[in-house]
Amino acid sequence: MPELPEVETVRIGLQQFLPSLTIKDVSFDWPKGFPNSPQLVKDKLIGTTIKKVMRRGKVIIIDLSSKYSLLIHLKMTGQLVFDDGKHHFGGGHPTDSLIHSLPDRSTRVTFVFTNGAKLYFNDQRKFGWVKLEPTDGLYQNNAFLSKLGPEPLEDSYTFDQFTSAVQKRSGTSIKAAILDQSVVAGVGNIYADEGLFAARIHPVTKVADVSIIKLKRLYTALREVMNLSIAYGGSSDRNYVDAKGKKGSYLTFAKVFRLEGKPCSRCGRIITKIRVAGRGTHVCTHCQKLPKNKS
DNA sequence: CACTTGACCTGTCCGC
DNA sequence: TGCGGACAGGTCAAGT
Repeated sequence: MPELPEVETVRIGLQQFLPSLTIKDVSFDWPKGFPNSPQLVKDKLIGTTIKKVMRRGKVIIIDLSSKYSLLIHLKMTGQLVFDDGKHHFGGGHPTDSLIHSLPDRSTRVTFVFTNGAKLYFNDQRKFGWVKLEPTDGLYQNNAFLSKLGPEPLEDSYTFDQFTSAVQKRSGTSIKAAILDQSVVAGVGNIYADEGLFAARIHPVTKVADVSIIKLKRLYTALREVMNLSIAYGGSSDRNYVDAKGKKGSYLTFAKVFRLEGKPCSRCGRIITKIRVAGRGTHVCTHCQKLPKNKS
C-alpha cells in the first residue's frame, strides 16, 4: 500500500493518539512478520510507554520509554488502526465500522494499552514487518534505515541532492531510479507515475537521456504530488486506511494512476498502461514522449 | 559491478 | 457458476 504520503498520514494519526500510552500486552500470531523472538519482544515491550511516533521513508518508527524503538513497515497492504476503547456499538459513525470489526483475519499484531485502547497491525498479504531495535544508533545500525536516501519533503532537500543520486543510476529507466529507496526515500508506484506525468517524462526514458530541465521538473513534481496527497490523507486504492480506519482521497486528483483507457486531462488522448521496472505504469504517450532514437 | 526478474502472500477481478 | 491467470501501494535474493 503505502508510500510516503500514506505512511505520513498514519504517523500523524498515531502521534495524536499513542504518546504517553503504556503497553499492557502484545499478541501476535505470525512470527515471520515479527522477526525478533516473540517472548523477547513481549518482555521488552510490556510496561514501556510510547514517547513519539516518527517516520523515515515508508517506515513508521515508534520511540519507546525503554532503550528500544519499534519499526513498522506496511509494505503493500499493511494497516495500523487505533481503537481508543471508548467506541460504542450503535453509534452509527461510518468510519467506526472498521474499528468495530477488528481484529479480523488480516490482524497480525495487537497492542493492548493499560487504558484499554488497542493498536492493530493488519496485513492481508503478510509482506509487512514489525521489529524491535535498540534506539541508540538506530539509523546507522538498522539494515533497512541505513540504506535509505534523503527525505524528499524536508526543507533541506535540494535539487542537487536529487539529481546527483538519480544520475548515479544512469543505466536504468527514470522510473526505476526514483523507485529506488536509496536514491530518494518514500516514492512508490503511484507518486512515481504522477510525478513523471507532471514532469512530462516517459517512465521508460533512460536516466542518461533525461535533460536537466526535466529532472528539475520531476524534483518539483514529486514534492508537489506527495505534499498534496498528505493534505488529502493519502491514496486509498484498495486496503489503505489511516490510524482511524479512514480512507484517503488523493486519487481523485490523480492524472494517470489507474486511469488507463480514460482521456488525458491535459491533451485528451487515451492513457495507456505498460510495464516498467516490473510495475504497472500509467502514461500519456502524447504528453510523455520518449526521446527519439534512444531507448 | 549494475541491472532485471522472480518470490514472498492473500484476495479480487476478468475472460473463458 | 467455476476455474485459471494476471494483477495489486514494496522489497529482497538470485539471476544475467
